[in-house]
Amino acid sequence: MTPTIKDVAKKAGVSIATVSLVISNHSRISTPTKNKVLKTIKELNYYPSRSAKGLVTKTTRNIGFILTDDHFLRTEPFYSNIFLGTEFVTRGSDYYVLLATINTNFSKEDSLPRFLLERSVDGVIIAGKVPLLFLEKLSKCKIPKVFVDYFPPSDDHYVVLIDNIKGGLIATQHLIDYGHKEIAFIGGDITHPSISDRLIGYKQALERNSITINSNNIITDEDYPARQNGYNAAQKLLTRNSNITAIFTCNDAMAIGVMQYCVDSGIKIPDNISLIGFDDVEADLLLNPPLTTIRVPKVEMGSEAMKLMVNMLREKSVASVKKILVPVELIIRNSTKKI
Amino acid sequence: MTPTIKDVAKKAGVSIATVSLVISNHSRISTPTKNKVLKTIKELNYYPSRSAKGLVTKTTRNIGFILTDDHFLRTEPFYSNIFLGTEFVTRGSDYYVLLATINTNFSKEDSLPRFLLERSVDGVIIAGKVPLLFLEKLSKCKIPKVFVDYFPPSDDHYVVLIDNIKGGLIATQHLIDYGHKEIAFIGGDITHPSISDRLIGYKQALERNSITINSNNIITDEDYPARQNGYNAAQKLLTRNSNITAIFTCNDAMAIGVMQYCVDSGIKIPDNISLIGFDDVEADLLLNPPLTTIRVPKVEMGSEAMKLMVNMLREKSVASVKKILVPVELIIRNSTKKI
DNA sequence: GTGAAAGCGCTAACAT
DNA sequence: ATGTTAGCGCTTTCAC
Repeated sequence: MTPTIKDVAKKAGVSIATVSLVISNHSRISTPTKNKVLKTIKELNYYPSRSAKGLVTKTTRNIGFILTDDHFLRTEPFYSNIFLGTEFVTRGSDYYVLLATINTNFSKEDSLPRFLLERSVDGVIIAGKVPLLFLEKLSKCKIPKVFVDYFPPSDDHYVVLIDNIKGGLIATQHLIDYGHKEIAFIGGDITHPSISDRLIGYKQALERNSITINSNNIITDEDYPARQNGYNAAQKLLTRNSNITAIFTCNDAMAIGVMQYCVDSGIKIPDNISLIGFDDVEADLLLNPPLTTIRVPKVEMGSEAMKLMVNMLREKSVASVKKILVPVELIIRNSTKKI
Repeated sequence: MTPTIKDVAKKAGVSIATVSLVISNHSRISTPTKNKVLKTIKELNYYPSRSAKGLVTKTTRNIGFILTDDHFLRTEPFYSNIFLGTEFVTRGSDYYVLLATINTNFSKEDSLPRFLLERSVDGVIIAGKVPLLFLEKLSKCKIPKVFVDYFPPSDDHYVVLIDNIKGGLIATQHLIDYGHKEIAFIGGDITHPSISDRLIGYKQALERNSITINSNNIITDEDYPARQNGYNAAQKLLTRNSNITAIFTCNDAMAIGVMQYCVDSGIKIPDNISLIGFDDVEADLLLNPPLTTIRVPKVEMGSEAMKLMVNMLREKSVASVKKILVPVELIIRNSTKKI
């Protein structure tokens, strides 16, 4: 059988309390006994059991990672990269992360992820937009929480966000710098804070350059920012306003949809239409032409969220910084062109 | 505070043993008491603590998922999809999975993932090729193991594999069917069982069609199947044998590298060279031209591995099936052409 | 500086 | 059919 603290105590000729104190590196243990105990721990190849430790300390060294089904199923590795980011940090900090998905249409009857109910996590990271009903239920859990890429409407929270306004601004400014004036915006779900912020950035850029905002050039009525919606939106935009020379889509998936529409209808990118996306997913480089976009540091977002979490847990006090804005970056490729 | 089994027992007017038996749905509890207990559990919103349960049952309801650093860091979502596959199954079976990476150059001094040492997992799934030194250390752990996409040299194991020989066979046969005779093979690390199996399939296809195997057309000396290696291999192949009309690369990343080389050197795909990959990653559709490839059911592999695991754990007996071969499928796109 | 002992929240004999 | 009780492997007062 795997050795327990008792075996170590017996073999080292000390009490189990002493062994425990040695493990937690307590100061009031003399160096000789400490070394003796450490030696037998090595000999026995002893490691404390997490379950036993957890029972008494009420900690698990696990962090929960929660996102909705449809985000989980997205083919673009956006949330998976955020997840990977959390993993990078855990390796240095002795935590593990448990992934759980919740129903996109979370209802009153749905229960919280099991790890919350069974108390097998010390904190949770919530990635992406989640249903309000879920947030309500979650708020009853007194457990440290960090939100990533989504800002819950109520209260103040620990949160890691993309600098979306700036992203929208520099994307649009880039198009303006290239001489475009009739610039369309394709949004997706405008009730999503990220999307509405990017729209704010878009409008700010136009205003700063004294370009009138034309609501006909703004499409925000597709509720999910997927490829097909980009296709549909492009069709709608380009048929109703033939003066458009540039399009800013709120993510790369929709930009790919726009590209497909353009291929299908003989519109050349970037010769007829300049196109800029948002996210910078791996596929962008393989597109024809490679997509100009706004890079979002996905892995870094996960890392920052996890660092916030670990700090909260370690200090057991309120961390000073509650909101982290990760910076975005303009990546110019070949889908935009000066006119 | 969160209620414990004691609170439930007191409120329901029964012993904690009764509550425990009700929770595990034991038969020897009368329906009336059962209902009474169930009712107070609801009222108190009680959920048993995993740590406490784990301490006595020596189970955690967690499964470890282990892969090497470099597989973890791969941009192609190959192993992440396998990981997602395990998640799909856990949702139905009340398990969580803990992800851990190990050093690609695992040395004698490196220790096993913490979750193994602290016994916070009931089993482990090992994905992809892992170092022998790691396997040696791991073999000392008496814990259920399932391997995915890699076949450890020694012993018999529970393993989920791609049908690589068949994949190599149908890929090559497809090229032969399209009239190609001078078909090159780009491998990567030939010591990897998957790669050597694909080479076996390649050779089988040639033999069946009475095409002489030309070792000059086979490149297996690049040790990692990445994009750049595909580029280098294509350069080497096409400069030393200008008769080659088709290339079979052992994964899509290398195929993309081949494509880049061809673009750089003015070779048209599929007009001058037909190209077939292996894996069917998301990016394939975005390539120009879209890549013909062998589809590997990545998510399904993860699911199958997890199902195997759960079955082993549930039955506590040796599962009958020890080896699962997941099928592959030829996906014809535009990078191959009849001659 | 070290040990004894209580107890964390459960499960599983063993009684009744 | 239900209750009593002894642990599971640790941490943590509190004595000494």
